[in-house]
Amino acid sequence: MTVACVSRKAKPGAKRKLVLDQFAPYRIVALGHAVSGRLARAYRDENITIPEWRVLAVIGEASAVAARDVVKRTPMDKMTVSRAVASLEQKGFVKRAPHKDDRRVSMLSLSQEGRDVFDRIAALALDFEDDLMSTLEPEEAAAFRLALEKLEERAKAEDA
Amino acid sequence: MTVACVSRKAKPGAKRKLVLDQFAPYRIVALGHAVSGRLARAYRDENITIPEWRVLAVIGEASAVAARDVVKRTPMDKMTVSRAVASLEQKGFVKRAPHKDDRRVSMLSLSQEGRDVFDRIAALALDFEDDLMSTLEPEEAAAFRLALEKLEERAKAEDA
DNA sequence: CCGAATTGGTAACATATGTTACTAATTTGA
DNA sequence: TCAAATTAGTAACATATGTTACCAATTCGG
Repeated sequence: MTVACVSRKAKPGAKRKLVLDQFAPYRIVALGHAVSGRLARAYRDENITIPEWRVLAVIGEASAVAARDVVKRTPMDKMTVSRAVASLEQKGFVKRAPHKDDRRVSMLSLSQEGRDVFDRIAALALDFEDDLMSTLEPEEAAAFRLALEKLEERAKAEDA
Repeated sequence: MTVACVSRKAKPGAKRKLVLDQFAPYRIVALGHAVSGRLARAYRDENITIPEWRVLAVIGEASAVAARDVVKRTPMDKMTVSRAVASLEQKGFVKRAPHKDDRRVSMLSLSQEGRDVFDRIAALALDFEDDLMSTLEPEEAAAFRLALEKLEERAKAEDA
């Protein structure tokens, strides 16, 4: 497939201008925002907030995890996770059990009700993903996913 | 280039499981978060916040705009923009001029100092973009940009 | 024209999120 | 073995962000 987008190479001397519409980081963040807002519809009806959904999702796929693991797997700091867990526990969606040999950590798991909520939201989320990704050809989609991985790794790299 | 990622098609009957690492919307949002944090370094030293930078960027490329235009071009609501503009004006980076025939709107433009700040940040931002995108081959990068556009358009669509 | 809806922008309030500091449990290492 | 450093998690505080309501200026419809 031919692509209309102009490849912009770094020309050492030429001062490029910052044009938002062509500035990849901006476009990435903008897409993230749009996607995030769209996903929010899936759990708004369940009275679940964004951080809560993230916690649900991590616990949902791993059955039992510590809060610190949720922190590692999501873009949230530990306070946000702590609050979301407390709220989910309050609502009866998440249960805590003591870790057998480290009494600092609680192991988190879903209650049956929490599992139900998770399943409902997950179904909607997967539908959305299908709808979203259907705008790309299969090879395009695969390439996009691969690019996402590479870029994220690079973006997270600590070097200057 | 061969791609390891499995293409996941919607099989009407088979309940797929939600696996975060393979869930495209999650990966997109995560990349956005990483990119955003990385960009923040570029303006942290200038004592510029994220909303302020976005406002600077929009004004910087359009010379004179109304606040409502900033709202249209960025993922911020009008209150956030209003505050950022007020702060930038406070700092002497942005100037307001009355719109000639609509007295509700102020036209925003950069002061010389604001222009300088914008240029410094823009240079760092463009360097970051180069560094980030250099992880992709030119064709990959072009395809990625195209995919971003398609996906954003789809994600913003109001239906379903 | 002119009253009713609309729009640009802000204020005041509520909520959400990040930061710092702290407690309790555990690990480290001299 | 035990004081010092590390880790999991939370509390208390500050700040940032979203929501609602509002004012002033403008446009719309009759």
